[in-house]
Amino acid sequence: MKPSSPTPSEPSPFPARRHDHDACIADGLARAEAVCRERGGRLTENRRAVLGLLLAEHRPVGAYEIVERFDWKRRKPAPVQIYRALSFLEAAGLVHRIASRNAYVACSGPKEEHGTVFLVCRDCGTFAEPSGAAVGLAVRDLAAASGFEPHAHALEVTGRCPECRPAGGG
Amino acid sequence: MKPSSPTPSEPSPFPARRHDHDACIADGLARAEAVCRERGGRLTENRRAVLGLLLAEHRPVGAYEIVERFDWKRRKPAPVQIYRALSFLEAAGLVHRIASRNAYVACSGPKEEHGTVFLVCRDCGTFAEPSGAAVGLAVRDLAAASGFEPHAHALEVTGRCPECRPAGGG
DNA sequence: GGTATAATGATATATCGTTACATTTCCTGC
DNA sequence: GCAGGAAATGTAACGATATATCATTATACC
Repeated sequence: MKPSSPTPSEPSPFPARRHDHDACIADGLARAEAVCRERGGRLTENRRAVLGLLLAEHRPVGAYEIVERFDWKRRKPAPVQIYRALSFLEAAGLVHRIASRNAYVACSGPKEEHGTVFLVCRDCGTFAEPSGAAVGLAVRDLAAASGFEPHAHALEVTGRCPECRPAGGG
Repeated sequence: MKPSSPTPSEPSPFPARRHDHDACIADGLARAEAVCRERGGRLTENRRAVLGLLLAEHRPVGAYEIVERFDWKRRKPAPVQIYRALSFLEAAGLVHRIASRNAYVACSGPKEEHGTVFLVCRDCGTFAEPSGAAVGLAVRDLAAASGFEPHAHALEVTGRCPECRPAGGG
């Protein structure tokens, strides 16, 4: 039932342990600029800094942890500042809220590829957002069978990422 | 794509608008007794009362709402009492936490039938826990394709239940 | 009854998120 | 450059959710 090898043939949605991190941050910020131009909002320094911090993590980060780590004009911002930035970014589809952890994560791909399935490693906290079309369809079928009209869903899976799984399994 | 009729051929996982509510509460409590005998915990009055309150609702209820509605020895309990009861009941598989709402709901079926898919009506708040085998399999496949080893997942879908959907759709 | 464990009572505190309102920044038109 | 309005931020206080700690009481077992 379960794969015997931790290295599947398909590419992993998890970030490689070593990768061009600066590039992936720059890419995320560039995408944010584009989204803002399209939607009309402004990617201010504040929002940019919050997004940058999340892009640098590849894992869900709590709002108050962002507050602590924030170096904005040499001082700590009030929580409300962070929540405002997060609200804007979430509305723009640039970050997701992980409800089961009260934390936030930078969206790892363009909006069209959103799978609305979140994998979070229980050991290292690393986050991935695989393309979950099959899951989405199964949810829709299940809802339809119940006469339920779905509007939004959030699927958050906890487990161990490929890097943290012991090689022999288990 | 979407069913044109709000009355599907399959039975709905949602509770009927009129049903033998006393029986469904009694049934839930009896099941709790059995689970406790099996697991070794005690279904004390406190826990019994919290579970009874949740069983009476068929919808997610916040911990502090439980505190407010609690009539335990003619006085309001401290929040920690409620959280302790909820922790015990959740560990026993008798209630679920709905993370996206910070709320708790009585499990609507025996453990074997858990679908780990939660449907919550945005209008009336009614809750259902359909058997989501297909969803579970899709999640497992998706995780396996990523080399991810899933331990737990919670899928919370918001939308409109059959009772609240307008007959003509929309 | 005596003892160990489970559960509760009570107080305080940690964590997460929002309200309210004043001020500043940015865009627009002149 | 400057007025006016909208968007965003600054600041303080508060509300909502959840847990820590320690003393006390109930229960099971001998």
